[in-house]
Amino acid sequence: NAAIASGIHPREYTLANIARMKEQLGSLGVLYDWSKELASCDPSYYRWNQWLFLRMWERDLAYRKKAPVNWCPGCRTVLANEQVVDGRCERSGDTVELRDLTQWFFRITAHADRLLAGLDGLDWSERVKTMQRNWIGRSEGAEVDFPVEGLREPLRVFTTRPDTLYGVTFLALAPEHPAVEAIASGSATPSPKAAEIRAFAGRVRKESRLEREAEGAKKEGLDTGAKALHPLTGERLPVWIANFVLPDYGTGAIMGVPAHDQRDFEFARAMGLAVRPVYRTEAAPPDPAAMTEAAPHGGVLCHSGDWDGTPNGPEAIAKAVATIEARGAGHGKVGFRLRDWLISRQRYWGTPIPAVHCAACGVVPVPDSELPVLLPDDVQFRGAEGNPLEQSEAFLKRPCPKCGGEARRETDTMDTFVDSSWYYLRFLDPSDSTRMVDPARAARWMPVDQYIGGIEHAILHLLYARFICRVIQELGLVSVEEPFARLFNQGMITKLNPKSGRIEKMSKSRGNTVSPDELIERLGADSVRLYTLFLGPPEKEVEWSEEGVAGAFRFLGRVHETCSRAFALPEDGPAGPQDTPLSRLRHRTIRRVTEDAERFHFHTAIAALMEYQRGLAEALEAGEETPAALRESARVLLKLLHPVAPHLTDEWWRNSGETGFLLEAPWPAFDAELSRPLRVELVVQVNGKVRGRLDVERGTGESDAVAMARDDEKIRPWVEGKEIARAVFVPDRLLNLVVR
RNA sequence: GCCGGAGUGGCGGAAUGGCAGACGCAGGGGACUCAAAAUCCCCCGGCCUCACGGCCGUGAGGGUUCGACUCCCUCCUCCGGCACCA
Repeated sequence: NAAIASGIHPREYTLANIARMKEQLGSLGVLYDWSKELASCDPSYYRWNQWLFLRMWERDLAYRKKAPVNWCPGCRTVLANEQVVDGRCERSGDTVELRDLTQWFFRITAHADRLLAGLDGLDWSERVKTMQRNWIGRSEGAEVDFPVEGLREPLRVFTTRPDTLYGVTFLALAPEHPAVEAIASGSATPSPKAAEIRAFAGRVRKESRLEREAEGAKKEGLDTGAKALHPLTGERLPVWIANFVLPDYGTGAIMGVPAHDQRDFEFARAMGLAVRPVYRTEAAPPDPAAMTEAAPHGGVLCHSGDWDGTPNGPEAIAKAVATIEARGAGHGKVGFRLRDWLISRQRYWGTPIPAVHCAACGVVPVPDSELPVLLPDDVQFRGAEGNPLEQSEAFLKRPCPKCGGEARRETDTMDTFVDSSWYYLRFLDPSDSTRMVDPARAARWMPVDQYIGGIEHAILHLLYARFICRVIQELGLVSVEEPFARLFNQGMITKLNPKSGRIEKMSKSRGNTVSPDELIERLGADSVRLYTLFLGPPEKEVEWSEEGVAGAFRFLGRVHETCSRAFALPEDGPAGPQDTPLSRLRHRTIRRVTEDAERFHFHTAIAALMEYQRGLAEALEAGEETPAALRESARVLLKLLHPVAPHLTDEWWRNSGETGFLLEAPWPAFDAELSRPLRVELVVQVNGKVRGRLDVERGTGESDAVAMARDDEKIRPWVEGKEIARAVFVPDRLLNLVVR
C-alpha cells in the first residue's frame, strides 16, 4: 500500500526505512551487533522460508483448502480486514465481496495439545498464558452422529455438553457445510426448497465473521425441511441453516439445546422452535413457556432416560459419552477453538510460495536446488490490477518440475508472520548460505533467555513462533521445543490519532507515530532516553506526551553541577568513617537502582537517582563528609546513571580525571546493612486509623513500641481509659492498637 | 459480543495487605538580578478550622480483614487482541 501511494518500489521503500531507523537508533545511542543484521525481504533470508515450507508440505503440515477472503472489485485485490470499513474498501469505497479462494494453510491445529501443554513450563506472565490458553480453547466433549432422512452420510456434530443430548430440539448447519448442498440437491430428487436454501446460504456466507459471531447479533436461519433422527430416541428433528454456526469450529454443525444454551435459546425463540429443559434444580424443571433465557447447567438431569438424577458435572458428561459410545452414536472427543494458519497472501511483497501448477501433475513443489524463488522486478504498482505477480511473464512461466510440461508458478506469497516466526534463530549466523540454522550453534544458544515484545503480540506472533519452533525441532535443527524461556511484554505507547479522534496504539499503519529526531536535536539523546524511561512502568501502556521532557534535561544539568563540584575536591585524603548519612544513602540508592533495573522499572530507578543527586548536593553544601567520600559518591552517581544517559556520564567521568570508559567500570555493590536506615518511623494506628508516628531504632520490639505509644501525647487521648483488646505489630512499619 | 488488561491530585506516576500521592511535569509564592532568562528555596487532593487538628478521598456499589489502591463479587468507562496491520 505504501508503494502504491508513493509510487516507490517496495524494496527501495523498505531499504530506505531500514537505513533511516538504523540512523535513529544510532542517534539515541542504542547499541546492536550489526554484524548479525538480517532483513526478511532479502532472498538470503526468505529462501529459508521457502525451504521450511517445502519441509512442512512433505510432512502434511502445509496444505491447500478453500477459504473466504475480502475482495474489492474496484482494486481487483484481496483486502485485509483492517482495510474493510463498514463493508467498503478503505481506498476505493467499493462494496467488499466475500470470495472463496483456494489458499495455503499451515496445520497448527496438529500441535494444539502440545502448544497448550508447553505453556505450563514458561516463565511468561499469566496474562499472556491465559490469553493463549483461551485462544487454543481446548474443550472436552463428544462427537455425535445424527442420521438424516434421505442422506447417506449422517450429520456429525461436536458438543461440549453431551449430557444435554435429550434436550436437543433441532440441528443447525453453517451455511458453508457440505450437507447444505447435499440437502438442496437431494439423493434422488432435489429438495423443493433448493433455490431458497442456496440463496440463504449464499447470503449469510457474505456476512463478516465478526457479525456472525457477535452474541447480541441478530439470529438468522432457514428450515431446510430435512429431518434428522435423534440417535437415542429416534425423534425426528428439523435441520436448519443458521448464521451463528461457524464452519471451522467443531464440525460446522451443532445440536440445538435451547433450554441450556443462550444462543440456541435466542434462535429457538426467534424461529418458534421447541425448548426442552433437561436439568432441574427444583422438584420439576422450569416451564419452557415461562423461560426468558436459557437455564444454567445445574441441579440434576431429568427427562434423560437412565441418566435421570445424575448431578451436573463431569460424571454426567462421562455417563453421556459412555451411552453414546455404547449405542454406536458417536464418541468422546477433545475439541479446540484454534484454527489452521492461513499463510497465503495475494500480494507482491512477500516470500513467493515455492509451488508450480501443472495441468497434468497438479500442484508440484519446487525442488530445493532451485531455491530461492525470487520476486520478479518486471511489475507495476498502480493499485488496480490485483496481485502484481500475475503480470510478470518471466515469473509465471515455469515448466513442471515433474513432467517438464507447460506449467505456471504459484503467485501467492507468504504471510509476514512466517518471517517473524524464526528470525531469532537466523541471528546466530545470518550469512550461512548452506542451511537455515546451524544445529550446533542452536544447541549452544537456544532458547532465547529473555524475549521482549509488545503485548499486542500476545497471541498470534507468539503462538506462530512457538509452533514453528516445534516444527524446526522435528526437522532436527534445534533441540528446544519452546523458543522463548522468559518473556517480558512492554505496554504500548498510545497517542491521539487525528484521523479517528481516538487514543490508539502508536503504529505505522495508523499513522500516529512520533519521530525522535527533532527532540534529540533540541535536548540531546540522553534527555530523550531519560525522559522515555521515566514515563512510567514499561509493562503498562503510556500515552505519549512531551510535557516533561524539559525536566529530564534540567536533572542532567544538576548532575553535571553536583559532579563537577565533587570532582573539584582534592583527590588524596582519608576515606573517613564507613557509616555516615551519605554512605547509607549511597548504599540504599545502589540497592534501589539495581533491584528496580532488574525488574525493568527504570522510572523508579531514576526517581531514586534524583533523590540521591539532591542528597549528594546537600552533603557537598554541608561539608561534613570527607572529600574522598564525596568523590566516591559522585562516581557512583555517574555509574548508576550511565545506562540511561551514556553519552554525558561517560564524558563527565573522563573529564574529571578518571581513566578508561565508564562502561568498563564495575557496577557498584551495596552493603545490605548500610542500605537500611538506623532509625525508622513507626506508624501508630488506633482502630485502623493513623493517630501518630514514633521515631524508633530499627528493630524495636512490640512491647517497647506499645509502651512508647501509650506514652505519646498524640496517641494518649485515643487510648486513655480504654481497654487494648489487641495489638497488631509489623516490625519497623506499624503498630495498630485495637481498643474498646 | 468474546478473550485479556487498565482506571490513584490539573498531568505522568509511587505504594501489591500496613503512613495514599515518592519522583517528575504544570501551577502559585519567594530569593538572586537594573530587568529578564537560567538557577535555587517554599507551597501545591477536597472540605471544616485563626491555629493545633479533624473529617472525606485511589472509576461506582457491595464484601473479606485489626487494617484494602492492593484480595473477592457485581457494574461502568477506556485500551489491546479477535486469525489478511504486524
